[in-house]
Amino acid sequence: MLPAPPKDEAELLDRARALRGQSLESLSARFGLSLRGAAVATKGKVGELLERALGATGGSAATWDFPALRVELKTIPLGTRGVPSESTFVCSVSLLDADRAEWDGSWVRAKLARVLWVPVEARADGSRAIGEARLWTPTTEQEDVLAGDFEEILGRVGAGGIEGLSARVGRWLQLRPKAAHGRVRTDAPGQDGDRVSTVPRGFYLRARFTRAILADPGAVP
Amino acid sequence: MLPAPPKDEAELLDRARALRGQSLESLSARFGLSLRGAAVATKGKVGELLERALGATGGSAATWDFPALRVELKTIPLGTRGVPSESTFVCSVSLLDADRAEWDGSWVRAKLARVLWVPVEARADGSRAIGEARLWTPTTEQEDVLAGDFEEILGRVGAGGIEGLSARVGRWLQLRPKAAHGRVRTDAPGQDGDRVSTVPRGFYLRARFTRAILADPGAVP
DNA sequence: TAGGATCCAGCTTTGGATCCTT
DNA sequence: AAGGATCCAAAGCTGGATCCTA
Repeated sequence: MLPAPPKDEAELLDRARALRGQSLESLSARFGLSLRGAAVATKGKVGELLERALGATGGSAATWDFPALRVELKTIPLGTRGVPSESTFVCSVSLLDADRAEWDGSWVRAKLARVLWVPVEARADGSRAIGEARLWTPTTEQEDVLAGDFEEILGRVGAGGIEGLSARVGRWLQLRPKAAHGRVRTDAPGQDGDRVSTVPRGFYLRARFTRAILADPGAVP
Repeated sequence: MLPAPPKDEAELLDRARALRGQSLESLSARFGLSLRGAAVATKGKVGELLERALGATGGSAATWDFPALRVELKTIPLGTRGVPSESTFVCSVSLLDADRAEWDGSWVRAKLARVLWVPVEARADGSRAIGEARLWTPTTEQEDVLAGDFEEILGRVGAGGIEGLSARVGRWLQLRPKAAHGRVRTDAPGQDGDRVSTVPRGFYLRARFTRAILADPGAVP
């Protein structure tokens, strides 16, 4: 029996906090999603498990996890020392209109405007448990940096083409390949003036950013 | 013929700037200090060469390189990308009175109060040349951080003993082993209440600090 | 393809070890 | 021992590659 969507932020946060301390194994049993098998084969499963446990409805559509609240859910795995060590996927990039994208009105901004961070703590015995969830909105200073990264990245895509853009660009946001097999079309002309295809990309938050804001929500790392 | 000590800071800085662009090989020929042989066997030679070229007098005594000016000389080797990649030795630590040392009046503070940084640039062909020298005094903000590091490090030495102190402590300053063979006595009681000896230690500036202040003398990395 | 992410080889960083001269 | 520092193996970081489901 899966929960209905939360009616407001308070209910969402209450639910998330009620999960604190519970093991992934017990959540997995309650919500019917197996985490057995090699780690490499369960990528993304923990995120889906939390979606079910909290009543998220976004599914695979390009929307928020809680559309009525405009809140995005992000599960953040913590290492044995209690801090994030991996980057966090935000959303795919639309290459077709990179040259006219702006921060205001962007999908990145919309998703990061209100985030429920749910840490997943690694225990010494190898098990994992839900940590303390928190709702976050970027401070003005934080949003300025994110906006700067966004526009620098898409500016380079528009100017020099995506193939020359490295994941090194961007202080907190970066653009990286997304998915192993997919190919998407772009409008960038190839050598013969034709369209070329490229591997899909996504925006990611660097680990040093999530590390900092979990420690201090207003941090400017 | 070695130069006399400079009479003031202006003369010192003029001399250092006059060396800009000169190769270590030509300086070595002029001042009679060979840099031939394995790199491992010439540690410290470049520093001594610059001391001679600029008229430093400190020698092996525990004083400034230019005692009359109270200026410390530090040669900073730059990698092929033009930035420092190694830490910089400041001075040895006196273990006998670690528990009553304070930043004001400390030897670390005295040495870092006025520093002539002389970069040594690595060229693509393997040769090295003198870069742009600069005189530096820490800003108030920078000195606050250095003082904090200093007191945290010596506080731990006084509290827990030096053997448990890691080089990880300190944002810009760190304490590390100094010299391969030496042993010094400390006042810290051993397991049997007796005195113990330990490997000598020194204060070092982390590479990220020298990297930052060479790019911007007022930086707070 | 969108969403949910983690894996891991290779590069970078660095803490501890070491070298020379006076 | 003080001064002058650099070496280098191992840990840390991260950019690019990859995995699963609807």
